[in-house]
Amino acid sequence: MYPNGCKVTSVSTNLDADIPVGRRPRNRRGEGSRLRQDILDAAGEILEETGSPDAVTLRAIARRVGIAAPSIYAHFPDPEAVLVQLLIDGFVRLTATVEEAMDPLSDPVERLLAGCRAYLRQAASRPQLYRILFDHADDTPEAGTAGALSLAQGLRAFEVLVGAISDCARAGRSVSTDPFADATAVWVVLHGLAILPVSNPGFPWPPLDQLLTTTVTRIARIDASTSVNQE
Amino acid sequence: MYPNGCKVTSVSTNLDADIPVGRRPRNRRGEGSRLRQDILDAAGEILEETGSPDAVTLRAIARRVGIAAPSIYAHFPDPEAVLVQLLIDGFVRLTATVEEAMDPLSDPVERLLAGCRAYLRQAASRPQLYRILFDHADDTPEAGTAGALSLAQGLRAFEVLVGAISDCARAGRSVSTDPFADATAVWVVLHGLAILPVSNPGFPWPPLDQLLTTTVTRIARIDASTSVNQE
DNA sequence: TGTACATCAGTGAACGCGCGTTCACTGATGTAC
DNA sequence: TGTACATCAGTGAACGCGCGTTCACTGATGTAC
Repeated sequence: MYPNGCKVTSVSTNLDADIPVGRRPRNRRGEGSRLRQDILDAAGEILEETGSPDAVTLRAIARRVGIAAPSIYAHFPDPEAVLVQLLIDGFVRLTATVEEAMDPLSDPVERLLAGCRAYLRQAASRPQLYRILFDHADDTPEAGTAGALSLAQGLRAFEVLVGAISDCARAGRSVSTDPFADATAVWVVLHGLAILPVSNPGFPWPPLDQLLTTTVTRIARIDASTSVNQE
Repeated sequence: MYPNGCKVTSVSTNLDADIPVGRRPRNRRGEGSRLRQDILDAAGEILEETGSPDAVTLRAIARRVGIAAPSIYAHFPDPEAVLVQLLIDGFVRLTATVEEAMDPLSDPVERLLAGCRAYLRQAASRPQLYRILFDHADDTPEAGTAGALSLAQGLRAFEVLVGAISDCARAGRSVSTDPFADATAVWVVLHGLAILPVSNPGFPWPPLDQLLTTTVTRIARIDASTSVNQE
C-alpha cells in the first residue's frame, strides 16, 4: 500500500469518513503511475475479501489506498475500468502460469498433468477473481472489453491443452481419438475443481490432487501402466 | 404478475418513479400470501436478467411487481431474506428434479446418466440461480441460513449419485473401486458443464450431451460394450 | 547559487441518485349485531 | 336485511447513507533563468 516504505507520521484527524486510516504519502514527480498499481492492488483485495464485483467501488478503493476518491480518475475513467483491468491481468496471469509450468517438461503425460495442476494452483491463489473471470455471462458490461480478450487468451491456452493430449496420443500414451473433445472435458473438470472446493468447503472432499490426476487420466484415456501418478 | 387475471383499467399517473407501469390489483382478504409468491417470482426474474444478487433490491422488486417498496416487509424481513428463499427453492427443485428423473429407471447406467442430464437441464432452466447456488463462498451473509440447508440437500442428492455408481459396479457394468471419489468427479464435471457453456457461449463447444455421456462413462469406469450412448 | 514559476499529484466540498427502512395513514373487505 | 366497525393489504412521504461524478483548488516538486 505504501510502496516507498514511508511511515505516516502525523495521525490523520479523520474528519472525512472516506479516509479512515492515515494518508498515503504523495508520489514523487513522474511516479504518478505507482498509484495506478496501488489502485489495482486495493481493488483486487476488495474483490477477494467480498467476492462481489459490486463491492469494488471508487470510494472503497480510495479508502483502502488512502486517497480521495476523485484521485482515481487520473488513472481510470470509471470504476468499471478498474475491474476490467483486474480481469485482464488475471487472465494473462492464468494462461502464463499454465504455459510456464508445461514448457520445461518433455514427457507428454507429465506436461498435461503439470499444466492442469498449475491451472488449479493459479485459480486457488485468487479464487474470487478466478470465479468472476469465467462466471460472468458474456453480455455483462465488462464483456465488451475483457470478454473479447479473455476468449482470445483462453483459446490460446486451450490449444496448448489440446496439443498436450494429441502429444500423448502420438507418443502411444493415450488412446484418445478426439483430443479437442477430450481437452474440453478436461477444462470442464478443471473449472469444477477450481470452483467447488472453494464454495463448498464443508463437503468431504477426497484428496484433490489425486482426484485431478485420476480424472484427467481417464478423460484423456491415458494408459494406466505408463503413467506415474496413478491411483 | 397479476395472478387473478384482472386488467388494470385506470392508467397510473406515474408520479412515483418506483411504480413505472400500472398498479397491481390488491389481493382479496386471506390471499395476501399471493403477493409473497409474486415477490419471489419478480426477484427470480431480476436475478436471471442481471446475474447479480446485488441487483435484487427491495425497490427493484417492488417496481416489477407493481407495489410500493414497504409492502414487501409484510412478507419478508429484508431483501436478503427474499434471496435466501430463492436459493432454498432452487436447491430443493434441483435435487427433486434429479431424483424424479432417476426414480422410474431400473437400469443402473441409465439411472446415472438420466440423473446427470436432469441436473444439467434444471441448471440450464435458471442458469444465474444455479451459478449463485454454488458459487458463493460459505462465509457469505446468506450462508448462515441457506448454506446449511444447501449442504444438507446437496449431500442427500450426492448420496443418490454415489448409489447409482455403486449399483453400476454391483451390476458388473462398472469397474469403479471408489464410488464416492468417482461420484465427486462426476459432480465436478456436472458443475463445469452447467457453468462454462453459459458463461463462454463463444467457445466452439462439441455436442454437450455427447460430451456428458462420454465423460461420465469414463469417470465412472463403465464398460463401453454394455452402454447404449457410447461415442 | 538563488528565486520565480509551471506543472504534477492529488484534495475537499458539493450535487443528485437509488437504496433500506420508519411511520402514520387509507380504503376496500368482510363480520357482528 | 341494513349498518357500524375491525381488520387486512397495502400506500406515500420522509430520513439518512454510500455511491459516482464535477469542479475549483492546493501545495510540493522540479526547472528556467
